[in-house]
Amino acid sequence: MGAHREVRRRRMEPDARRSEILSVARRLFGAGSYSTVSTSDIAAEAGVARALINHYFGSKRQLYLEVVRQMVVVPESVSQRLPPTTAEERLSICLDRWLDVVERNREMWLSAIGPEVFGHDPEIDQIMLESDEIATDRVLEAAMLADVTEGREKLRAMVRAHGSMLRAASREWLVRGTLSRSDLHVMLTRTVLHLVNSVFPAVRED
Amino acid sequence: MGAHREVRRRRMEPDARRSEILSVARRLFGAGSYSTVSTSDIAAEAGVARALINHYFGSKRQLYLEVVRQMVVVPESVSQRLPPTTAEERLSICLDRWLDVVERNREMWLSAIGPEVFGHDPEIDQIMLESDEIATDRVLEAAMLADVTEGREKLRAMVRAHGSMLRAASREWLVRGTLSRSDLHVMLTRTVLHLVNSVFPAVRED
DNA sequence: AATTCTTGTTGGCGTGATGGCAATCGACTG
DNA sequence: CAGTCGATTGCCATCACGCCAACAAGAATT
Repeated sequence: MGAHREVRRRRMEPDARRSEILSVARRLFGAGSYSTVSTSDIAAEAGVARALINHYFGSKRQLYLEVVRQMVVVPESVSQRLPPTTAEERLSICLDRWLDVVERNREMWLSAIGPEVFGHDPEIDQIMLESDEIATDRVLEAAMLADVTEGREKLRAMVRAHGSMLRAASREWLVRGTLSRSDLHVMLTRTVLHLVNSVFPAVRED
Repeated sequence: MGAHREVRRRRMEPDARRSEILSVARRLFGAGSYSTVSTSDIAAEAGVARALINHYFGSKRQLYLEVVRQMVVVPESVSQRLPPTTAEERLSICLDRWLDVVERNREMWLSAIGPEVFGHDPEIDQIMLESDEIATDRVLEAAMLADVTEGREKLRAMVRAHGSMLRAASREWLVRGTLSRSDLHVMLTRTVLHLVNSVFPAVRED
């Protein structure tokens, strides 16, 4: 029956092949979950032999980690060239840019930042940790609090926690539609300001 | 080469056996991740044949979902018998009880609420959704806002988002030690109050 | 153009994990 | 003590994964 396209074996540049496989993996892992997506699926979709995936990525897990790493990255453009005005305004701009990014890459971002599921995985933990640190740096820079020293770790911890709320609120916006984009903007700007201006001083003296 | 304990096959009440397997699964899934823990591991640890797991839970996935469901549930004791004082005080009490629960079940809770990993899984999504709704009900009840009608969905959405911050902050406390328990109490009480008293009114009129 | 060379690519094998099924054996009944 | 119910198990078919040697596409060399 169907047309099997006996496409001849074609040789590609390693980088090209690698990113093609990565692209397919991103899509499939985004749609299904780790265990429901098999390397055979990815190989078939990419039009290559299953073994080639092992050749390029070692194991299924490593491919998975590569995909997660790619998806979790926070664009640096978000906190670049901020005007030297108030922290409030800078944060507002920062947040706007970020919402732009999310809105543009809706599908990809949604599958990257899924619900909080459980499953201890040291390597995933590591990736998320690094990503969180970068995001925290961006926020503190925007808030002009990049060089507080007293209670620095508490401040960073609170900003990281706020990052979780940001992700959850974004899901509310994109998936459920319960909050509008401007709702998010208001809510997140005000909460982060409240956090650094009001809560942080109250907690700092410990 | 040690003592193999050739314990004879022992017949148990279905419920007892079921919960025993569930208990072992909870522990192992808490330590490892879904794919690193095999049903053989669970069966061996539970002193039972691997096939019995299929008999009780159908598939590995269903067992996993059962475990997740159990771990994510918010105890109802948290919002029971609250004194009829201010919203602030009621929320404070509520939060204290919650932190008690988390502190007591530290390990279990930590493995249940892992980092936010990606991977669309409709069934996990469903479980988390239900769990979030319950938690939101508890908070709104404590805040004496259970029967607001205008902008109800926005309010709920914001409280759900705040729940994510709560989980993240709890991780900061338990895992990294960057925040103390009293820090959490201050931070979370103030942020949720700020959210419902200040942000919500600003957003409600849309 | 023909040959060699490099290395991207594949088929196939071994191992281990999963789920289903029918046979077994433990405990209770009369 | 025989009979029955169903909890429990051994076994098998299937499939996913990682590894290895062999194959061949395209460049380099003669």
